Amino acid sequence: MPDDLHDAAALRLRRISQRYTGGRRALVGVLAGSGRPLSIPEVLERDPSLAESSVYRNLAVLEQAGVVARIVTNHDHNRYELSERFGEHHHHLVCTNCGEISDFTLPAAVEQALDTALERVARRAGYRPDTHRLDVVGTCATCQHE
Amino acid sequence: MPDDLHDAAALRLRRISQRYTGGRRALVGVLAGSGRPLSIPEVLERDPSLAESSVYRNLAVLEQAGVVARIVTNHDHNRYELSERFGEHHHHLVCTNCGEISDFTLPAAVEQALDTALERVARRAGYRPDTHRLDVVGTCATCQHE
DNA sequence: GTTAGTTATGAGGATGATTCTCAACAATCT
DNA sequence: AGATTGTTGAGAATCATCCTCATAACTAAC
Repeated sequence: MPDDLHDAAALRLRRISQRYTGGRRALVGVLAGSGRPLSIPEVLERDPSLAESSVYRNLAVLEQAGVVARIVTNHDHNRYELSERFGEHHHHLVCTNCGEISDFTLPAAVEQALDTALERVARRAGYRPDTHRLDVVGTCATCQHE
Repeated sequence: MPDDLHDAAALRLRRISQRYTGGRRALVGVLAGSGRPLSIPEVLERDPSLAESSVYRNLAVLEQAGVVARIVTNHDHNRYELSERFGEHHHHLVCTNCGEISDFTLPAAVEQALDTALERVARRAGYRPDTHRLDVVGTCATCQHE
C-alpha cells in the first residue's frame, strides 16, 4: 500500500473539494490490497469497522473523484476497483455463473488498433468518447467443474 | 416485423420447453421495432397493454432462450434488445449522462483481431469464453449541448 | 371437443441493494 | 475558542426487480 497511492487519491479528492478521510483511506487500502474488483459485502468483510452506508457514500465520492471505478454486473452487487489511472488500462473476464471478475490486458498492438477504431466510430455518431469497456463473458475455471 | 423473426423466436423458446405466447410475441415486436435497447418503462410505454410483472418474467425467459439480451447500465433500469443472433454482432455507445444506448459495429478486420486476441487471453486464464462486450462510454450528441 | 394436466398471466406483495435523513462529530478558518 | 462547513453512521425510505397464487390459456389424450 504505497504512500503515493494515498497521496494521489487525496489530490484527486481535493480537486472536487472533498476530504481524504479515514474511511475513504481505508476503502482505497482494501481495494488496493485485493487485486480484483470487490463487491460491497466483500469490502465490509475485509474491514468490518466500516459502516455500510458510509461505504456506499464514499465509494460514490471516490468514483466521482476518479479514484475508483464501478463495474456493473448481471449479479446482485456492483463491484469496485481502483481506477485505471492508478494502474494500467485493462479489461475484465466476467464469470456468468458466479459473477467473479478478474483483470486482463490486451497486446499493445490490438489495444491501439481498437482505440483508434473506437474513436472514429464514436465521433461519427456524435459522441464525445471518454473511455471504453471490454469484457469477456464466460465461465471461470472453478465454475467449469460443476 | 418479419415473420421469420417470430418463427425463429418460437423455435428458440421451444428448445427450452417454453411457449411463444402473445405477451412474448408482443415483446419481440416492440424490441424489433425500436432499433435500440429499451428499458422496461420504455417497453411499457410502447405497449401499455402489457403487465409489468409479466414483462419482467417474459424478458427473463426470452433471455434464457437467447432471443433477447439484457444490458446492464449504471443507470436505474437495465435495457433489453434482440439477441445478436437475430442481427449482426455489434457494440454499444453508452451515454454517461442520460443512459441512452445506441449500436455500432467495428470494421471486420478490427473485430477479427480483437476476437482472436480475446480467445487467447481467456483460455490462458482458464475461462471458457462465451462472448464479449465492448462499450464506448461517453456523452451523446444531445447531452453535449447542456 | 371434453377432460385432465400443465404452463402462463397479472395484480399485488415481498425482497434487497442502494440511497436518503438527520443528529452527533470532526475538520478548517478567523 | 467560536463559527462554519464537511463527514459519519444507524436506521428509515426508495424502487427496480422478483415472487405468490388464484385464474386463465394452452396441450394432449381420449
